[in-house]
Amino acid sequence: MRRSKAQVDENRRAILDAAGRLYRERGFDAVTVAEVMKAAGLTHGAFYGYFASKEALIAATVADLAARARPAAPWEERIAGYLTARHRADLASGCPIAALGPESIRQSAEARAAMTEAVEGMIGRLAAAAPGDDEQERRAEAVAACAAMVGALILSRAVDDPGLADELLSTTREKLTTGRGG
Amino acid sequence: MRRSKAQVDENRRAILDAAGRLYRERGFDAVTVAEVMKAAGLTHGAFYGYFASKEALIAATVADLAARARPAAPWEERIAGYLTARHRADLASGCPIAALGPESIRQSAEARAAMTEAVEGMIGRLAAAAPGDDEQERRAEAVAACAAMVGALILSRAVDDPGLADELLSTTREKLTTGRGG
DNA sequence: TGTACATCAGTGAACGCGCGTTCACTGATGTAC
DNA sequence: TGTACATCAGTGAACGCGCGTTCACTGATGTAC
Repeated sequence: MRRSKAQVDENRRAILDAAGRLYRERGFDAVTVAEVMKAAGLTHGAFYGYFASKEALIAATVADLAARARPAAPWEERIAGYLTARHRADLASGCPIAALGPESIRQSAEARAAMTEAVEGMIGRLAAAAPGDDEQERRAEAVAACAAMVGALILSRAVDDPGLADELLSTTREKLTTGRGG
Repeated sequence: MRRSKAQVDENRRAILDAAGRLYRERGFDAVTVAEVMKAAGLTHGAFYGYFASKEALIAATVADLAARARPAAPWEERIAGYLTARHRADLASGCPIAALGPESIRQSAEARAAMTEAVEGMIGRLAAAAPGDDEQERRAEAVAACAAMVGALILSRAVDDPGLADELLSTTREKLTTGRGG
C-alpha cells in the first residue's frame, strides 16, 4: 500500500505530534512505539520506515518541540501565562522543558543537544522581553527566571497538595514580576 | 537460611539505601528490582519478603529520603551549597526532589504524598533560615528559593553545554543571595 | 546449658507479559513507454 | 493520454529479550523442653 509523498510527509508530522504529546504526558519510557504509531493513525510496523529506532524518535521529537516554541511575548505576560494552574494541568501541550528536561539527562547525546537548544531558546526569548539596562543584565534576568519558572512548574506538578501547588506558582510569579524592573 | 532480626533490619536499610542511590541516579523505571537487591547484597527473590512490589519500594524510598534530609543551615550557605557543580554531578546522593520530583507525578499516591512531604520539608528548612521580617515573608522567600534552586539544578543537569550549566547555577545563586535580605 | 524441632529469610529457576524490532507480504503510487 | 510494471509505504505476525513476580526448596536462627 504505497502512499503519496504528501501523505508520507503528513504521516511523519502526525508521528512527531503524537510523540510530542504522549512523551510530555507520560515520559519517554512509559510510551511505546506502538502507542505513538496508533495515535498517529498507523500500525507499529511502519515506524521503522520513518525513524531508525525509538531513541531516534525521541531525539527528533525533542528537536521538533524546541523548534516549534511559541514566539516572544511581553515579560510579565509570558511569566504569568507560564505559571498558571492551566499550564500545570496541561502536560501534553505544555512546556517541553518542564515535562522532558529532567528525563533528557538519560537520553542520547542528540536528545540532550536538542534539549539544550530548547533551553537556550527559552532563555533567549525571555531575555528579549526582560527588564534591565544592558544585554548582560537582561540575560541574567532571563536565566534566573527560566530556572525559577521551570522549577516552580515541575514542583507544582510533583506535589499532591493543591494549596502548595498554587503557592509555588503564585509566589514565583510575584517574585519574578515585582522584583525590580517589572 | 534464616537470618537474625538485626540482619533483617540491616538488609532492609541496605535495600532502601541502594534504591535511594540507584533511583536518584537513573530514575525509577530504569532501575530493576534485581539491581537494587544486588546492590544491597541479596538476590532478587528475597525482595518480596521486604516489600510487596516495586511500586511499594518506590514509595518507601521516597519517604525514606524525605525523612533523612539534612538539617537546616544558614540561608546563603544552604543556597550556595545546593547550587554547585559538585551537586550537579552527584545525582546518587544529591537532592531527591531534583532527581525524583519530576518522575513522581506518574507514581503511586503514596510516592506522591512522600514527595510532597519532601518539598514541604525543604521549604520549611529554608524558611527557618530565610531573611524577612515576618513568618509570611520568610515563607514566600523560601518557596520561591526552593522553586528556583530545584529548577536551576534540573536545567543545569539537562543541558549539555557546561557554560550554560554553570550560568544557570551561578545566576540563580546570585539572584537568591543578593536579592534583598541575604 | 544442651538438644530437637519449627520457623522463616534467602536462593535461584521459572512464569507470563510487554516491549522494541524484524520481515514476508500487500497493493496503491509513480514511472517508462 | 493510456497501459504495464517497478517501487516502496504500510500491515500484522513473529522474534528475542528483560522485566516484575512467584515458588519449591534450603538451612541458619530462635524456641520449647
